[in-house]
Amino acid sequence: MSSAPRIILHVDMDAFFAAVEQHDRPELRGRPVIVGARPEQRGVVATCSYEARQFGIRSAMPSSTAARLCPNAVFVPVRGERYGEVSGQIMTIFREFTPFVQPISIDEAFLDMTSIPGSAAAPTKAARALKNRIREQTGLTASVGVAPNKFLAKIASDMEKPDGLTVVPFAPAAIVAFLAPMPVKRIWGVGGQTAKHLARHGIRHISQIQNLSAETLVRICGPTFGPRLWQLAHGIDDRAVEAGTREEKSISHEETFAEDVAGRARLRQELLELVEKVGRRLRRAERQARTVQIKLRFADFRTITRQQSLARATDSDRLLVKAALDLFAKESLPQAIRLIGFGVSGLAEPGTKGQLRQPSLFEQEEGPDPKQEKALDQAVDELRDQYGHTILRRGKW
DNA sequence: TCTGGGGTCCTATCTCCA
DNA sequence: TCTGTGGAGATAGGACCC
Repeated sequence: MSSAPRIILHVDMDAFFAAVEQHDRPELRGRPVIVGARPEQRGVVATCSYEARQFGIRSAMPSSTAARLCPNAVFVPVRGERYGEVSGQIMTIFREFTPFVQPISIDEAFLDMTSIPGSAAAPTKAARALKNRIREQTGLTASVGVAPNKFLAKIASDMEKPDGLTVVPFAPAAIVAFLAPMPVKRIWGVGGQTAKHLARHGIRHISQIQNLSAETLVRICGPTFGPRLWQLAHGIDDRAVEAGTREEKSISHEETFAEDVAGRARLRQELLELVEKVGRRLRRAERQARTVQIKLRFADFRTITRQQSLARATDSDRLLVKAALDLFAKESLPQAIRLIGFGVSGLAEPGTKGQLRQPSLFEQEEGPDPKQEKALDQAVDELRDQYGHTILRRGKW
């Protein structure tokens, strides 16, 4: 028995952050716009307009290099909240077309149109209607890929950017031919390191993977990724579009200093501020965390992480700070620090069972009444919501 | 020369425990 | 009591994504 092919759309907004900036500030339209750190800061390009790309500027490029390539570029800071707002509008539009929407990131999503009347007969028409709706309601352009699965749809959306619409052939033989000439890096999950690893085996194009057995790929890429790679190279991807919003699995903040920092006192203070930011996000999300992690990047770029599981999940700043400082105190600092970070994972809703570990004798809880503590954290959050993070600095933990 | 920030997932290793 | 084994969980690091 053969079932009808699925109709999957991958929608990817074009130069999203930069496009939002150009939409909100008409004076930026037609100009090279770089969203990210200013060139005099230690930072990189988050994204840039297509006008800037003509100068060779790309995401993740150091801002200083970008400024050198295009001295007339306009640098604007990342406005995450604004992009989140527009992202919400776009996701709403997607759900007007199908209930089966899987957001992948702030500016892209998979849509399963298989069961939507008319889509199977005319998927291009549906995709065009979607693009038009996005443009009418947000003033932004999107590139869309149409294919029988997620992997192919994602490849397709990237093929004719910006404002593209690419339909992948649906016949299996045509799919294999469609993928064959592409470099291996087009496969989702193959980044720089894996591409280098494959190149050491003489594999540079997808056609070469197609000619290998799954067993050979297991030998080259391991038992998990090997078979997956074989399937993707043949255009096989059975993953369903998982509708719904994505649940956060971790929350973190990190900061790269303008100049490397050597003093422990200053680093502790920076760490405290990061912990408070994370704690505030935890409470806002009504979640508690079981695992805390600190991250240190030394002047030579060597990076370490240290983590610790707590006796029970918490959203209390006091307990998060204590755990973070404990981890930090155990580390020797042989050189100055370039970046410091703090994060939590093992997130659960307050009161959820299964998030407990048997506390050892040395982990017995002590400290203020939890209710009072919670009230204090909430009061601090409210003040900061109203007046900004710097309105308060806690004196002692 | 310079390499962000916020995430997810995978692998290897170690420890604990039955 | 000692030893081996395998699973689960914790931990650290790395690759990858946007």
